[in-house]
Order: sequence, then C-alpha cells, then structure tokens
Amino acid sequence: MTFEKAIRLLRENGLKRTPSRESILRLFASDGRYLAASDVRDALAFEHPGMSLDTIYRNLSSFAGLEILEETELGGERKFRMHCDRDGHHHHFICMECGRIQELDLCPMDRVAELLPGFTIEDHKFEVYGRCPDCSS
Amino acid sequence: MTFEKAIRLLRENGLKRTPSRESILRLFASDGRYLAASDVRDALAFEHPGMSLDTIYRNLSSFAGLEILEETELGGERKFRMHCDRDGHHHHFICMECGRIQELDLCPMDRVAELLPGFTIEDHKFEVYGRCPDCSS
DNA sequence: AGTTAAATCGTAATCATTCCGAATTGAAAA
DNA sequence: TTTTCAATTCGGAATGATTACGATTTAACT
Repeated sequence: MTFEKAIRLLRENGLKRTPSRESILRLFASDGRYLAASDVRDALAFEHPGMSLDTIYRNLSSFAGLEILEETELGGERKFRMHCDRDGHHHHFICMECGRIQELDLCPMDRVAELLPGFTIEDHKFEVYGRCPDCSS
Repeated sequence: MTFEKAIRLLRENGLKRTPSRESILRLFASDGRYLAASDVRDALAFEHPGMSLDTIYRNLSSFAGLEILEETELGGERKFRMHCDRDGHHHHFICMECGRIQELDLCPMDRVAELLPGFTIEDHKFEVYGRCPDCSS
C-alpha cells in the first residue's frame, strides 16, 4: 500500500483529503512497523503539533476499515501499520526489540476447518514474536 | 488444572492460602471460559462482596505466573482461564457468542522456524474465533 | 499466643481510548 | 470565485481498564 493508493481509496469512499490524514498516511508509508496512537502523535509533533488524539484514533479506525492499515493488539495497545501490498493471505513475525516485521508465507487455517466440524469460523490471529537477526546479538 | 492442584502450587511457591484466592480459583475451576477481572468481581459479588480489584488483578497475575491460569487479550481486555490439564502444546477456538473453548490439536510453529533463519523466536499467538455449533443457529 | 512478612482493602492515580460541543474546513454547487 | 454544508478537527472532559499506595488485617511460622 502506497501513499497515493491510500489517498485514492479515501476519495473513492467519500472521505476528505485533510492535512491530518496526509500526515498520518505519509508516516505509515515511511515506517513499516506497528505504531500506536501515541507513536503517531509523537512522530508528528513537529510537523503537526497539537493534532488531537481524537483525530488520530478516528482516522486510524477509518483507515483500518478501508484496509489501508492493518491492526493488532500488542502489550495492551491497539497498533497499526500499512497494509501489505503483496496479495495472498499471510502472517507476521514481529521483532520485540526494533519492531521489524517479517512476512510469513504460512497460514494454519486450511487445516483448522476440518478439526472444527459444525463450528463457524469468523476470524483468527497468528503472530510470532521474538528478535530479528540484527537484534539477536 | 484442578482446584486442589492449584492450591498445592500456591503452597509450593510460598504463597498463602487466603479466602480471596480460594474463591477465585474455585470460580475458574467451575468455568472453562476466559474471564476478565470485572467478571471475577461480579461472579464473586455474593460470595465475597467488596473484594478489591487490586486483589483480583494481583492474584490473576500471580496465578498466570505459576501457570495455574492462561492469559489472553480479547476485545481490549486481559482475560484468564484455568490452564489446560492435558499435556502437549496446543491452541484454542473461542466462541464469541458463549465463550466456549475448543482445543485445537495443531500448532503452526514447527514449520515457522525454518522460515525464519537467524531469527530468535520467543513467543507466538494463535487463536481461532467464531461460533460453536450451539451458537451457529 | 506472639511475630512477621504477605495479603487485602479502599481509594486515588494512571493510561489508553472515546465522547462531545464548538469551531473550522474541504469540496461540491451556484 | 463565492456560497454552502456536511465532514473534520480541536480541546477538554468522560470512560473503562489497570496499577499504585498507605493503612490494616491475616496466614503461617516459632
């Protein structure tokens, strides 16, 4: 997902192009890690001081709804990152030291359905945590 | 994990046997679902009115540390349930309607290590969400 | 029974998130 | 370009979950 594609998605869905949204999207386009609302506020403190947390949370939720951002819960915080470009469902390794993301071409769900006859599967979460090679010193 | 085994683990680790802890452990022994701190307070409102939330949170954390309880994060809340008895690492299906848990004899981690050479894997999370047969009407 | 460290209570503080009314603004229409 | 209006933002207050803390109580040991 690029900044331009995100802007296009905004327009296609009738959302206005505002300076706040541009700043937030540019930030996520330049940082592949998962960011919390407070991270966004801090990162934009110079470029856009005083951006309301309401504005940040509202836009993060909107962007996640449009699948511009992906969302997860880490350490009791909602975190967001730019949605992956490549198609095909997959999952992520997350470095707990530097936040680096490594895509995992693997999803266990294909084998799960047959283990749960009669169940309705609506969602799943699979994440691997640890240290990337650079942080494994 | 049974109530008796949990009490034994408390003693073996130098933790006192108190009425609060007994009430909390008995609750988890009788309810296989994931419960939040507020659920514990409500469930024990009659048997133990006025139990401090500090007491509940502190004990839930202690029990999780002793692996008496397992912990997860659902809907922005820390939730706990009695640790599974059966040995062998596994994961869970969680019914979003009634909270029923179904064990999944499946873990994707065996195939993950080879996809992440040089990475240090420290933890992972795999959960499946949906509706159990009774709630799939 | 006496001692002591652990546990509990009640309340206040903290942190993330959401809500709300007033003011501003992007973008479509005139 | 100006007008218009709903969408957006702001700032601060409200909420909800969790943690911190001093004072008091208590389980388990001698």
